[in-house]
Amino acid sequence: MPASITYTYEYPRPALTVDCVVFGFEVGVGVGVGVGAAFKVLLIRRKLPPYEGQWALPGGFVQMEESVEAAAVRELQEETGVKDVFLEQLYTFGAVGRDPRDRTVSVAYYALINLQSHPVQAATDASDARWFKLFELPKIGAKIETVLGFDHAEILDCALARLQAKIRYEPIGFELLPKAFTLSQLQRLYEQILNRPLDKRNFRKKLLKMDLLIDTGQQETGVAHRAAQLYQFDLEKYRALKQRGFSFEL
Amino acid sequence: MPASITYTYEYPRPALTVDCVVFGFEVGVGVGVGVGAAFKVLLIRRKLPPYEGQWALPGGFVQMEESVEAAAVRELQEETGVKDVFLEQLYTFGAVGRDPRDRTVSVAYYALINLQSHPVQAATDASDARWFKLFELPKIGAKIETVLGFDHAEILDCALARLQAKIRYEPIGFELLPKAFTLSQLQRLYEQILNRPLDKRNFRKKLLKMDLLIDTGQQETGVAHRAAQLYQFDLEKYRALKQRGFSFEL
DNA sequence: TCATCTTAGTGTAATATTGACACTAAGATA
DNA sequence: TATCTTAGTGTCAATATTACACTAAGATGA
Repeated sequence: MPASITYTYEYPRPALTVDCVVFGFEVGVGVGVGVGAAFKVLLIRRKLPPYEGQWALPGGFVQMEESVEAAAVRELQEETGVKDVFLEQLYTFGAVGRDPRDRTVSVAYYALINLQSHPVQAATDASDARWFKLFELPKIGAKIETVLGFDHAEILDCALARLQAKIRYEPIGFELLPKAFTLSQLQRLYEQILNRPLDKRNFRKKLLKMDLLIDTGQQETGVAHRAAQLYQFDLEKYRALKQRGFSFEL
Repeated sequence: MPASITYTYEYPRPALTVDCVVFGFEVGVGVGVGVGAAFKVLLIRRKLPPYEGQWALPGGFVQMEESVEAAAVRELQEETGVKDVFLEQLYTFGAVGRDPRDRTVSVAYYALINLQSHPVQAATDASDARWFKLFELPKIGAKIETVLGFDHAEILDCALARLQAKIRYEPIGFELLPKAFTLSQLQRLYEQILNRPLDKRNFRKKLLKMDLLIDTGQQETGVAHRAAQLYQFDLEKYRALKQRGFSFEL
């Protein structure tokens, strides 16, 4: 970077950044193990002050020749290797003291990825990224919220609330699963995110009645019990129905 | 303003603004007139380029010593005289070319006010503000969208979509009515915003069953027909119920 | 190979919610 | 006092929700 070039304005300007809350879901794998499904968030370890060494949401400065959303996409890829995933704007955090060093306003996004198809670079030159389980019993290890720098705990809470609300009236849960999934995996996903148990028969009845799941004819493999049917979400059909006023409701 | 002071940064920074979509609702007044309810948006006429003379959303630059939300509150008051109203962040618009003169990112807010208690300064020194009816037949006068500068038509559409969605699962419609209102006024409000007719008996049944409307004992006055009962929304009770998982659904 | 273990997959009945529908009551006006 | 306008009310059928328990399939290991 050219050290001597600077940029001058008539009025002061806050710095503008993006931050990404990346949610991942791991369907239960491994033979015969218990529930084994985990809902996680991706954090990176900061290499620079402030909060050097602490965990934080991936993010960075918005550049002049890219849209804010493009900045989120770019930072996500640069810092975690994740790309081509569901990404949606969450909220803009603009309190005066949120960055201790400079006035910084951050546009937060959240991403949904399935851990099967998008393995994350564990630790590259630029960054050290790691998955943290959400909703774990607080006694085992520190609560995520307590180790995050800036107002990133608040951003994470905001993203969680949004996801919990939105998953009930938009079919975004499928973004967290592999293309083909079982109904039990889908149910476990909802149970994890909504943090409450659902009735198996009612859940299946409701989902199948919408007629938005395509039976692939394939079956689950590698499990030590009866193999379940694999389904795909019919995005085309959903879009068509949505146009005509249909609303996906859990 | 001191003309010679400038602000210099190591990296370029987009300008940061706020814009406010102010919705207002006017319950039918006047003796014996027809429906007479109107759903409106407040715009100001621009005094400066770009888009000088055109109508635009009230808004302006975020200052260094105020939060983004505070900037929205301040601009709203300065440009329209409106204060102490419901105001919520909508979305952040960050496309590269959205301001023809400078790279500008705008955090949009939407406000809900009732026209009875918050008459707007029609035209002051600083600004020329006017209400525009929404959902009017497009043949009469130009559609609002076609006269707005910047990407303000997009912001308005976004705000409308948000309001239409949110009014169905949060009791924000009451922000658009006087403190005491009749059930018919409330129904007309919903019909206007959702843009479809609702069944009178079913509407009343549903709302009254929630038990969130306080019968004031007062009655409507100044109408040329049977006077309706006046109700107030019980915000306290709603908050308490919401805590315990209750959800307001139209 | 058979007993065991684990999860898949299925139906019913009671209850609650939704949606369609039309008349009388009250009050102002001419 | 006739007329006009809007307020206010109940029922029934259809649909949606909820609670609930067993058999089926397939892998594993004694």
